[in-house]
Formats: sequence, C-alpha cells, structure tokens
Amino acid sequence: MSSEDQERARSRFVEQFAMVLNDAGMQRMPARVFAYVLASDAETHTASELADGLQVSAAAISGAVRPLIDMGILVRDRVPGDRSDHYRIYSDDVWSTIIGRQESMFRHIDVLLTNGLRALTPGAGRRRVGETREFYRFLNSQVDTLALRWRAHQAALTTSPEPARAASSE
Amino acid sequence: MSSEDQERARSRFVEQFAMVLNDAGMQRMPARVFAYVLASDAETHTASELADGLQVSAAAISGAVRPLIDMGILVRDRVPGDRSDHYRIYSDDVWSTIIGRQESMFRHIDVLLTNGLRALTPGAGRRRVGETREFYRFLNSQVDTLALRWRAHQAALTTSPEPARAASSE
DNA sequence: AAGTCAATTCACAAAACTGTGAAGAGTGTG
DNA sequence: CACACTCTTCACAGTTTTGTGAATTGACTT
Repeated sequence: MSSEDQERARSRFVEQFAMVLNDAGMQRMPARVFAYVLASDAETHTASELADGLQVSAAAISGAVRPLIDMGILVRDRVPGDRSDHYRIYSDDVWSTIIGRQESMFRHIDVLLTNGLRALTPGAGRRRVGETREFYRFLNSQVDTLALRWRAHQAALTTSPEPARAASSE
Repeated sequence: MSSEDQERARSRFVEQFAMVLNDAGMQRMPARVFAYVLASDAETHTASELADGLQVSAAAISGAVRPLIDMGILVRDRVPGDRSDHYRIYSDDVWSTIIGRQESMFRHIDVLLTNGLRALTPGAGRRRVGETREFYRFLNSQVDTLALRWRAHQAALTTSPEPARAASSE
C-alpha cells in the first residue's frame, strides 16, 4: 500500500469518526479537528498543519479549536523560537478527561428539573418530571464512577491483553 | 397561582427541557413534543392538541412524531369512533426504553473503528484509535447493565422514599 | 358510495449555520 | 523599533435546516 493510500485511508477514517461525534452532538469542525488529532501519529499539530490536513482555512481552525480547549480536550503549547501554536491532546487518557467534564451539564439539568418540579402542580406530568430528575441524578452517579471503572478496565487489559475479537489486525 | 400561570410555567419548563434534549443531540421539534408529553398530565394527546400546545402547525407535529415513534418512545393509538391519532408514552418507564435503544449506535461505531484500525499503520494515532474502540466497547458494556441498575435503583427508592434533597416541594 | 375530518406530503420561505477571504491584533525576531 | 509571521475577528456567501400553507391521501360515518 502506498503512503498516499495510507494517508487517504486515515483521512477517510477521520471524516467518518468526526461524523459519529457530530451525530453525538459535537459541532462539525471541532469534531473533525479532534478526530484528526486523535488519529494522527504526530503528538502536536500547528494550526496550519490542521488547516492543511482538513482542507479548511486557518479561520475555521481558530474557531474549532476554542471549544476543544474549553472542554479541556486540547491544550495549546508555545515553543520558543516558533511563532505558531502547537496543539496536542491534553491527557494520554482522553476519554477519562471527557467523562470528567460532564459535571456542569448535570448540575444545569438538575436545577432546571428542580425548578420545574417547584412550578408544576401535582399530577401525572409532575410525577414523570420527578422521575426524570431521579433518572438524571442516577445517571450522574453512574458517570461519576465511570472514569474510575474505565481506568480499572484499562489496567486489566494491559495486564492480560485482550482476547482477539472482530478484526484483530494487531 | 392562577391556572393560566400554571400552564405558562409548564410551558416554560417544556421549552427548557426540550433545549436540554436538543443540546444532547435530539432534533428540536421531536424534543419539544417529547418534553410536552412528558410534562403534561394527560395520558394521551391528539396531534391537534400537540400543535396547539406547542404553537406549531399540524405538519410540524407530523414530522416530529415519526422519529419518536421510530425510537420507540411514543406509540400511536387509534380510538374507535375518533378519526384522530392518540399519542402516548410507550412505557411508564421511559428512561429504560431510551437506554435500550443505544445498541445499534454502538454497533455502528464499533464497525467504523475496527475498519479504521485495519486501515491505519502502526503508530501513536493507531494506538489512540485502538484505545477509542476499547472505550466504546467499555461504554457499551456499561450501558447494557445501566437499565437493570436503573430499575433496581427505582425499586430501592419506592421501598424507602428518598431523603429530601435540594427543593423538596413534595 | 359520498361526505367529512384528520394526517401526511410537498414546494417554498425564513432563519440558522458553516466556512471563507480580508483586515486587524498580537508576539517574537533581527 | 520595524519587520515578519501567525492567530483572530468580522462581514458575507453558500448551504442546510426548520416550519408553513396548500393539496393530497386515507379512514370512518351515514
């Protein structure tokens, strides 16, 4: 397989995975940037590398990178003697980071549902809203322990490598 | 508090919660319909009730209701002697239903990531994609048991009612 | 079988979003 | 201190999405 083919394959994967993230609620450009950084071998990327690799303008990169930084997924590094920003994935354990950032969303939802309960009069609707709040609280508690369980799961994997499943082109 | 005030409060809540669902990836109109049905006291709703309550045309309701039915959240009932459709929440335990519908998404993601792994050459990017697949598989396994745990949690609550927390306007 | 009412489909208008090019701001270099 | 280079901001154009009104389809009633 030629090197160009390999890059094409990588790019196709990046676009597909970005689409998945997009469907899951992430904006298109942030999703593309994230997928690109995730699937690239380089540890850091300049804005122009990203613009080049994703075939968009520098302006689009600038806009896409901000939310990713806000989310704590990317960090911006500055290298002395180089005017360009260098972006890299914040933690080697990206997914733990992402799990951890859900807190404020749950807080917001809880406030909203609690206010709803205060405003609604007794009845079936109010009962369902109460159940909804209970569900989100339950979900929150589950997510709290998810990062822990994920790290434990990873540790277990590295100790005893995974048994082959599906495509084992390892 | 007047009855109109109460309805206004309910409507405000419906719109806010629909926004939350919207942010979580649900389309605007399906989210509004779902929030409306959830928070209303009536057990069933005709299309025109929904159109009236949400201030949109019948056409918009028609479009919004289909995905909800596909998702298995709403069902359409037909009452003899009445030409209109009656929509209601499929299960008294909505959230279990919603959790259960995630399967096909995970299957799709797994295929995509597996193909990605096949196409990528060894390196840091491929390693991260492998970790991503492992993460989604982990998440899938967690979601599988989530509905079970949620029902257990509910059962525990009804046995020993929840200790007051935040706004306990019960 | 004809009539009546409700749901759906379709073409279209309005609104929101996305990414661009150009201009401007900030920062480090010679 | 002026230059060089990069990032950012902004107004805009193209595209997509969203909801409407009108016409069609479908179903129950008499």
